[in-house]
Amino acid sequence: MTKRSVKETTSLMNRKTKGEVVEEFRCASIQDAAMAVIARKGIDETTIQDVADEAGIAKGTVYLYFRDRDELLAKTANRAFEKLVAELEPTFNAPGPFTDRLLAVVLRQLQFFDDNRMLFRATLALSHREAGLHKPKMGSYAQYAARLEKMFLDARENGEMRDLDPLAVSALYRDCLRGVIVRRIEQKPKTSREEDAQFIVSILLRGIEDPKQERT
Amino acid sequence: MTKRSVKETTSLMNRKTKGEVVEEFRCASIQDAAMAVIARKGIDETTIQDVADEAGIAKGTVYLYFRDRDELLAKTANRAFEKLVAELEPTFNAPGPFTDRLLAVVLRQLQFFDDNRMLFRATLALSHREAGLHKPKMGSYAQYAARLEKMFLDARENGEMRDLDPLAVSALYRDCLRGVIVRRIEQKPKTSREEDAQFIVSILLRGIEDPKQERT
Amino acid sequence: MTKRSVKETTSLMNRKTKGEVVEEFRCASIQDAAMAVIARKGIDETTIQDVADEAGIAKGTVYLYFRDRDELLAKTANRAFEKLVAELEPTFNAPGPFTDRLLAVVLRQLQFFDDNRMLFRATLALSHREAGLHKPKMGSYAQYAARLEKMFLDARENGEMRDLDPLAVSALYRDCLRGVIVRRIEQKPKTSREEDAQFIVSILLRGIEDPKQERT
Amino acid sequence: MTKRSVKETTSLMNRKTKGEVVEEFRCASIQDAAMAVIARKGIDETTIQDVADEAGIAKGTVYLYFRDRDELLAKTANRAFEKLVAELEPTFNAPGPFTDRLLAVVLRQLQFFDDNRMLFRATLALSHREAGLHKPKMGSYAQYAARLEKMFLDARENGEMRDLDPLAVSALYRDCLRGVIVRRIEQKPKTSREEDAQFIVSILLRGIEDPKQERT
DNA sequence: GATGAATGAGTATTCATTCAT
DNA sequence: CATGAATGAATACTCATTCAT
Repeated sequence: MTKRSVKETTSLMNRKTKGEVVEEFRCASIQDAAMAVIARKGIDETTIQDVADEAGIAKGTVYLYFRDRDELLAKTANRAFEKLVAELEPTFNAPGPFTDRLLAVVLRQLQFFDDNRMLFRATLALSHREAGLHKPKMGSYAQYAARLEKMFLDARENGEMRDLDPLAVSALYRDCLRGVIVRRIEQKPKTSREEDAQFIVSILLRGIEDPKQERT
Repeated sequence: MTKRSVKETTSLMNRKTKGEVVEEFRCASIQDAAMAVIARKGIDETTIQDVADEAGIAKGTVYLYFRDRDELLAKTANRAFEKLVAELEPTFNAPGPFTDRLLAVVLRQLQFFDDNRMLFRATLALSHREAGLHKPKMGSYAQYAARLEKMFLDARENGEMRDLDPLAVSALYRDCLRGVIVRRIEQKPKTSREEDAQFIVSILLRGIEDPKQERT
Repeated sequence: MTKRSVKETTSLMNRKTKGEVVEEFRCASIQDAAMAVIARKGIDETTIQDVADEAGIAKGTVYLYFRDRDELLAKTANRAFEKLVAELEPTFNAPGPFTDRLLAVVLRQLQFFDDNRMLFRATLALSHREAGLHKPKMGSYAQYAARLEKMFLDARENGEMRDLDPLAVSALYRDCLRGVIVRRIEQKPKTSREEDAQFIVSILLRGIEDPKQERT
Repeated sequence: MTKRSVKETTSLMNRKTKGEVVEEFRCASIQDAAMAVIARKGIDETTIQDVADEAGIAKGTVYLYFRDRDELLAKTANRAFEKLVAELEPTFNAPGPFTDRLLAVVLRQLQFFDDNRMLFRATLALSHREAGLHKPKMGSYAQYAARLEKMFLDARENGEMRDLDPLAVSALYRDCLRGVIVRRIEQKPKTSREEDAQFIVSILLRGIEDPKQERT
């Protein structure tokens, strides 16, 4: 068995070739750099040179991994939301009553962006862009939205939410959270994460809950 | 008495010099043109040439009325919100219970932007920018926000809202409305203006109302 | 009658406005510069910056008169052949026997490019390009070719050329002339213009003449 | 006896080392690839990457066999003309009258490029370049030109051509052939190879033949 | 030897801003 | 005042060449 055979075998075993690993690492580095720059300068002021400098590589290298500026931005947007979805997934799946889960999700999301304001600024800047561009399968933002919607759908089926459109509710939820996070980032947050989460949840929950079901 | 005093005096006499009138007219034309272009192309794709073309004047003329691109954008943002505030003012001041007033305001605002999507797109695109730039006295957006805050403050004092921070509530209100309008503009609205208004109000109102005061 | 009316009237009178004159002058300057640079460096090495430098203007200015590099090159090609056609026209139309006219045309063309080697290099470099690009009406090169063809057609009708396809003959004529001029430009010409012209004509004329008609 | 001598000896024995064989094969592959790409895209649009892809090797490998892009192009030009010369050699050396030989050469050359248009396009694109670059011994194009010249020199000595400069005549011959082939390649040839050959020969032959010697 | 990732100099193009008319 | 021609700084993208593996 030659070396090459070994390589092919390993490849068949779902283990990534060295090249693939390096490639992914590079892509990730560049996207991280892109997110950092976007967070700092805004999306339209972000040049390829900025990104390359931030990543500590040459400008041309960026083009080895991304066709052009647009592809870099699109894929970076996707990646930002993938991180968010991955971060929230455990909380979505946690057991317990809807009320608690909602609060936990809000809190987790606030925490996530408090921990990584840069990412939020980038995420925000990129969220509009994600709409228009390449949708292989489903954009990560759409995935995030869909996951939220499911949470509200479940709540309705469990009689924890009155007869509202889960799609519309999840959209409203995102609107609120978006706003709160923006304010937390732009102004020095005067209120604690917990207070902000409580505030949102207290309003939304009362707003959507089934009045027949009394709060404890 | 200096020249400047003279001018101010005339101004106090409510008579504008011909020059001032022309100047204001020009400024307004240019800003209208700017809003139209921004609504169409987005803020970063909007060039001075675009604005000049839209206004039917020469590029250089823009610089007679605005120091540079940034000043034009800042003043245009201001103007956009002034229009909004003027539009809403009667509704804010209408008599009647808070519940009705809230619904009326939401409806009015939805209507305003349904009637003039262009303005909303521009408003949205410009809202972020307004934060960072020149704040002589108070930006029009801040005025709009303040007016909303007052509405909620009054509601709290009248026992129509529980003990929540009016500032935070007004912010949340804006978040929700913003989201709904964006969706109305980006997708063909499947729901009527009234339904959307009812939806927002039904959630927010339940969310913020004082449980001791039962809804009728 | 207002000033504006006057202007319009003059315009209607086929008199160019000052602006048009300036524009044409600028275009011509830039194309001249382009031809000079192309002659020196070849078409593919010619950059917009080169042309701007040669013309003594800023790079951006070029874009005021030509959409992009391709349009500049295409229009420059056209212009080069227009000059050539204009130069040859009197000779084509001169009276006298075909033999004399052919010699005169060859001589005139050799002279033209001897006087302006730069133009020939540019012409040569651009002749291929002319094929593919914008053909409003008829490209100047095609006009030149057509004019040649007509000369041979007339000759055949006058019995000064045997029954050959004028199109093919004119093509062959251009091939020969092209080659001779290339060699005159690339090597220091060891032979006089007259000798070269005589050489071409002596071969082509014998080659195409009707043997029934004896040369004098 | 040194190592080098050994090598030379083997060489003299007409046996090439394995390394030499591989090297020559690689060089040839790369040049073939280069010709294919040049024929397709033109010389200035041809990148090293294109050539490597066409050859199915890595880009860096090209640099193992050619110092740089220029050397690759120069040697490729040389090779293209070597093929042409080899193809024509038998025809040049064929016995028989000049008239027949000229027709045969023309026909053979038309055929050669009809069979291999790609090669002609490359040849054409490369012919200019050959002039300026590295001339080890004598460029293949020059060899081709020299072989033509000799044919006309012989013809003159045999009284089959009047007292014309063979150099100039061979140049004119090449001009004509070049043009005809270009037109055959660019337009769908409406005339047969034989007709085109007859056309050229009929004109050139009459043009250069000694009038004292009558055509049969 | 072969590879291809990394480099960076070079080019076309855009656009805010200035200024002579 | 108004104009719009001219400017040139800035940026996305290409590609020949090098070099570590």
